[in-house]
Amino acid sequence: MDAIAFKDKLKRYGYKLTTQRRAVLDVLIQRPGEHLSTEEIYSYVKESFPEIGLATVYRTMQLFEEIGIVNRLNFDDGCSRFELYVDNEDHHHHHLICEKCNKVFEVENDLLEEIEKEIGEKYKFYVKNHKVTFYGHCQECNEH
Amino acid sequence: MDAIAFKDKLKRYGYKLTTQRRAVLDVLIQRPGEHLSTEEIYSYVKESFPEIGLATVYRTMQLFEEIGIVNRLNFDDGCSRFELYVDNEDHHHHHLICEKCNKVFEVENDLLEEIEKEIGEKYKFYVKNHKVTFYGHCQECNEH
DNA sequence: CCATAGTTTGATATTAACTATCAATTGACA
DNA sequence: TGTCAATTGATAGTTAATATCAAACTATGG
Ligand SMILES: [Zn+2]
Ligand SMILES: [Zn+2]
Ligand SMILES: [Zn+2]
Ligand SMILES: [Zn+2]
Repeated sequence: MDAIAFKDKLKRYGYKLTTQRRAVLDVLIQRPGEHLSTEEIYSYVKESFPEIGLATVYRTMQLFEEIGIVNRLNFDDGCSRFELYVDNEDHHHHHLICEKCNKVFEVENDLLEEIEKEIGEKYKFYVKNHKVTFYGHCQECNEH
Repeated sequence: MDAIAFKDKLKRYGYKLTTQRRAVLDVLIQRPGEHLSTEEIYSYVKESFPEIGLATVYRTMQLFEEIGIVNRLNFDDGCSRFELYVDNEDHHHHHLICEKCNKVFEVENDLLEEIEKEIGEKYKFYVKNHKVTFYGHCQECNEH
């Protein structure tokens, strides 16, 4: 996401482009696949923008979620984590959590269209999004 | 789950049967499909067992999760919710959350075997469980 | 049934993620 | 550049959940 697209998206929702919001987005762009918590994002942003306040990062993540820039993830570790929402993915990817080493893996394949179609027909529920997490054991933990 | 099966399960994991644990289980059995929070369970248990402490209910839910009596659910409303784990379900059911009225619906059909098989082959990740939530609009909210 | 030892409980203090408040600052637009 | 509403940073407040610890209870074996 470049500066112009970012400003446009904010404007479309009635929000302003600020240095702080840009700095938070930059951290997310520079660290793909890390599933960062708000506190982690805060500490990374501080490297390039030491004046930023923690409350601003919390507010920014809420705003980014609202306007569809990030997905809020819940890995049951007591805090929200975030990843950039990628437009050209049909749906965002799934997560595999290893119950032994707690590593998080990503699954690109979606395959839920079938199920969502059935839910629409059977329950008359229009599915807009989904969150899918698989729990189990990763290759490394199975071998050792 | 009857008293004997309950006591056996606790014993198998090295835990004791207490009046408090039995009282918490009874609330869950008497209120299927309600996705209760810990505080809600606490207030229901107090009706039949006023001396119980909130900390005990938190500890009991943790223990019930550990020994597979309940599923811990996360509906992004700031607290964990719980439902009885039903043994003879192949996997527990899925949840549909309406983003307009916030009602939670249940989907019995699973259909994830295919995906889990693929994950096992492609990522060498052995799937033991999954959590699936669909977000969208329910029938009532679509019509009005 | 009773004594014992280890577990569990209830009350309460503490933690930690997150939100609310508010004066000062900043960004968008004319 | 001036105006004004939006945003920020510092900090206080909130709340779900955990830690602590003395008292009470449960399982077990005699
Ligand atoms: Zn692992
Ligand atoms: Zn991810
Ligand atoms: Zn609805
Ligand atoms: Zn359910």
